[in-house]
Amino acid sequence: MSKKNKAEEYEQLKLKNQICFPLYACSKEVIRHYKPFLDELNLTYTQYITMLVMWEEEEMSVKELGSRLCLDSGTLTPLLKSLEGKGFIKRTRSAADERVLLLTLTEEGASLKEKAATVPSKIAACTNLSSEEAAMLYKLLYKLLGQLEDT
Amino acid sequence: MSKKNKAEEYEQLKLKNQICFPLYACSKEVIRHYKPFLDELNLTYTQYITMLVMWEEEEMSVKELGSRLCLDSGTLTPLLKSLEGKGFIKRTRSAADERVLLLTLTEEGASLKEKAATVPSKIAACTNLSSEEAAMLYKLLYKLLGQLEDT
DNA sequence: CACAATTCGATTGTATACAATTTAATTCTA
DNA sequence: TAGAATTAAATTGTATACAATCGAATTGTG
Repeated sequence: MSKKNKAEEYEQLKLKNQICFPLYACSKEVIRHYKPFLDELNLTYTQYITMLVMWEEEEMSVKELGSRLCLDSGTLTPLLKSLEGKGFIKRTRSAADERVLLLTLTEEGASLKEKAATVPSKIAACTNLSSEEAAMLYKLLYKLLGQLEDT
Repeated sequence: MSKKNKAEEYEQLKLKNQICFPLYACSKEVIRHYKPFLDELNLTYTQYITMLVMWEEEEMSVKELGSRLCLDSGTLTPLLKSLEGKGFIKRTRSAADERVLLLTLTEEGASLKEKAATVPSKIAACTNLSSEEAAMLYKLLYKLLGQLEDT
């Protein structure tokens, strides 16, 4: 490889020139901003996104949940046991297929939705993107995500 | 609050309507795509971004590194010991200030840069964003990141 | 039907992340 | 300058992530 191409390769290798880093750092920083609001709900971030899905569905298997959240049973099993311990969800084996673990909300878990409903606007207030920029970011992330998930 | 506003709040509470989720999922999916290439370098993702910074700087303190990567000593201390164990970096206390731990590359660590230089183009080949879209995504992420870090 | 293959969730092991605390070194200030 | 305040990294404890494997249940196939 030529000296010029090698220099270009090294330029691309800089932290600031790789798209992975702002994604990684932004994700962590956004999650950090959720923390004070989620503390009030007695939820961690991963527990929060789990509850977001539970609030949308009557009943869910661990597999379906994992597919929605891009998480496997190694992460979900202890997390779901913790949410059960907090009294927010129930875990029951499916009668039709004993391999499947079905997740449902408890009354307490369902009622937590009302408190959680104020979180998105509090987060939106922390960000400096216009609604157009946020929409563009959202669109680009989902485009990238759709392709990454397939491969 | 009116019924209409409550319904709007619940709509915003859906997983797909919160910007945090595609950020979180994209970050994880991108890192997953790095893995086969990083395995060849005997680096994890966090070790890789640490080496990216090391390849840019002669010498660095843990504090400076943490500031670049948005990571604290709780994460970095074991990670840096691991990189030292692999023979990629040296850890030495500063003579001028014994509190400071200075990081430098070993010869092996420095030479790893050449192998690593091929990674960015391999990753770029996995994504479906045009260069304009990638540039826009990059710009939006850094705008958001800049503001989140300040607060 | 028998049994191989697949599926689902749990478990194990390794590596982050990060809050909170600790320890040692340095700097500030009365 | 002695003690207080601050700083840097290490340590501790909790909670993810995820690869690899396991065990039980179900499905597919000859």
